[in-house]
Amino acid sequence: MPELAEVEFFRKEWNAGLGEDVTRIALHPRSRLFRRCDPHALQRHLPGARLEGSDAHGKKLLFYLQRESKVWLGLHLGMTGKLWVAPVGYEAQKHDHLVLFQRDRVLVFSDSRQFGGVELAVGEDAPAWWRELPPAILSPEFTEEHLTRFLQRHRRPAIKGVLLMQEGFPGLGNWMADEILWRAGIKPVRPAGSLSAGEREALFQAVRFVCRGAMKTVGKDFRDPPANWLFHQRWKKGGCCPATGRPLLYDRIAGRTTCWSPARQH
DNA sequence: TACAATGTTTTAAG
DNA sequence: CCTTAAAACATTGT
Repeated sequence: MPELAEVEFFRKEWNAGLGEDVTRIALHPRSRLFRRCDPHALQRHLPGARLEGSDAHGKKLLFYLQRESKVWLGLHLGMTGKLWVAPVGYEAQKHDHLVLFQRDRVLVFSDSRQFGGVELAVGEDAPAWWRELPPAILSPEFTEEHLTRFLQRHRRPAIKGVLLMQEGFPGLGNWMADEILWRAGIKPVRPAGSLSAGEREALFQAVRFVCRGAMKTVGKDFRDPPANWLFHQRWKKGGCCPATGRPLLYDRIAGRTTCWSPARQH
């Protein structure tokens, strides 16, 4: 599920617990989610810590807490992860891999496929995994020149696959990449290095347009994007291009199902 | 049954 | 050291 805007939505779900202490936690210690951290360290540092704030960067989430020192909790939602709030009395179910209990609510991280992940750091300074991040798509550092350099560096693979690379386009996922290429009128199999200057300009605009639009809808209250987006056609069999009315095609590109409109994308 | 699912990481090869 | 493609990961739903 989670791409840029879904991640932002889930981040805000846990805002309900801001300013309050974590009284205890529950976790499945042998879960794959903890392959990058020590579950015992979570047990040691989270209980008694106050949830102070959160941030998102692409698909990465950071929750910061305070106890004797700062506690940095990094989450990635993988393919099926979600954050939600349960009422007092809730106990961890099978797919609830990390559960933070507070006096008035329970903060739950569920992930059935376990492709997500948890990281932990304790100390004054932000850990490397949060400090060393590429320019966010909706930040001023994300320029057309930056995009051009990234496409040049990965000029051989299909543009669809390059849009999925998080070092270049943090937060983009399968549906957003298809939406962007559809909007820019670019065929997803084209090698990234084959785009003309005009196509790169269109791509740059489409990347930002789709990210902003997704943030205003999905990211705000999980509402669907506008009705004329490819989003509404891509998952149903026999879907049609919202712009041309012509049939859509489905291909496997860069290991992912890709939906595109041959009448519009060249 | 077999395959696909809004994602990374690892492996192996060039 | 860098880039690229494919397999692996764990579970559910069609």
